[in-house]
Amino acid sequence: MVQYLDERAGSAERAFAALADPVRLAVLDRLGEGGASISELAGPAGMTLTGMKKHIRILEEAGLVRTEKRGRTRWCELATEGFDEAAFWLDEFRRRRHQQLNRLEEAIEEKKEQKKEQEK
Amino acid sequence: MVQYLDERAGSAERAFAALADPVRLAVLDRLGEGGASISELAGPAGMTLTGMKKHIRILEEAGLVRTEKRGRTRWCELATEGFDEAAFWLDEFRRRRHQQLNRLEEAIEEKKEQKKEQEK
DNA sequence: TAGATACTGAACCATACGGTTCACTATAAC
DNA sequence: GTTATAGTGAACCGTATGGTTCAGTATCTA
Repeated sequence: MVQYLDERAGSAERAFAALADPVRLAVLDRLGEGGASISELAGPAGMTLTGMKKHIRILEEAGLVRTEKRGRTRWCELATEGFDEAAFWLDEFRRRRHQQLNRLEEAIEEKKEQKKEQEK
Repeated sequence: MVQYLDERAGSAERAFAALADPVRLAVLDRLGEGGASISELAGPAGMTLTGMKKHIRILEEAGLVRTEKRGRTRWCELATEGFDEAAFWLDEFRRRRHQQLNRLEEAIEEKKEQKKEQEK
């Protein structure tokens, strides 16, 4: 029934993990302005290239960033899949929940009706 | 300019961190069916009460779960704030990005126009 | 071709995280 | 009032994570 949610949970979970870090959020923010190299991202973050590279790999595996090698520099830009996965999971969860609350409410209404019937 | 995004980033980040764990996702899924005690959550997860309690605290601090003590048991149910924060951050990010892409496209169109003018 | 630049990978280190056990408190149940 | 149950907190442990340095490799640039 909620199989499609479970299937997506894995990749959404990876996106959530990638989003759960201030450095990576800052990188995404910066990439919102346009693509950048590892050096350009590492500098402002006050971090070594190696350190930033690790973050980029995590973002890339989560589908939040796409990269490609251009000569000796690696070009990074925003991807969409990861964001879509995470947003989809959240929306589905909230949608399911509202449905469930509505069913609950209906059930309560029904019970009230039954009580009224019995009291007649 | 994107101050409101930064302000929310902290709490959204906390929600993302809380969502980045399979046990906690399972707990949220279970709570979607209705409230539960710590014991009821710990059992199926094959975990000690203490372990589950820690997860619940993390979910609670992220605004994904609300709890209250009833006698000697602690009742847990879904909250909404955390989900809202996370969804809001994601939506805002995607919205900003689309805007930025549109501006980029316009700029390119404009450049093409200028080139045509010059070639006349 | 020599030297500088941009990354990359391996190894290492400190701390955070997910889990446990154990000892304790508070509430139910008999 | 005694005993069982539900949760809590402190302390501990192994592993994952975020960072570094160092020693390469590949690609510019002069």
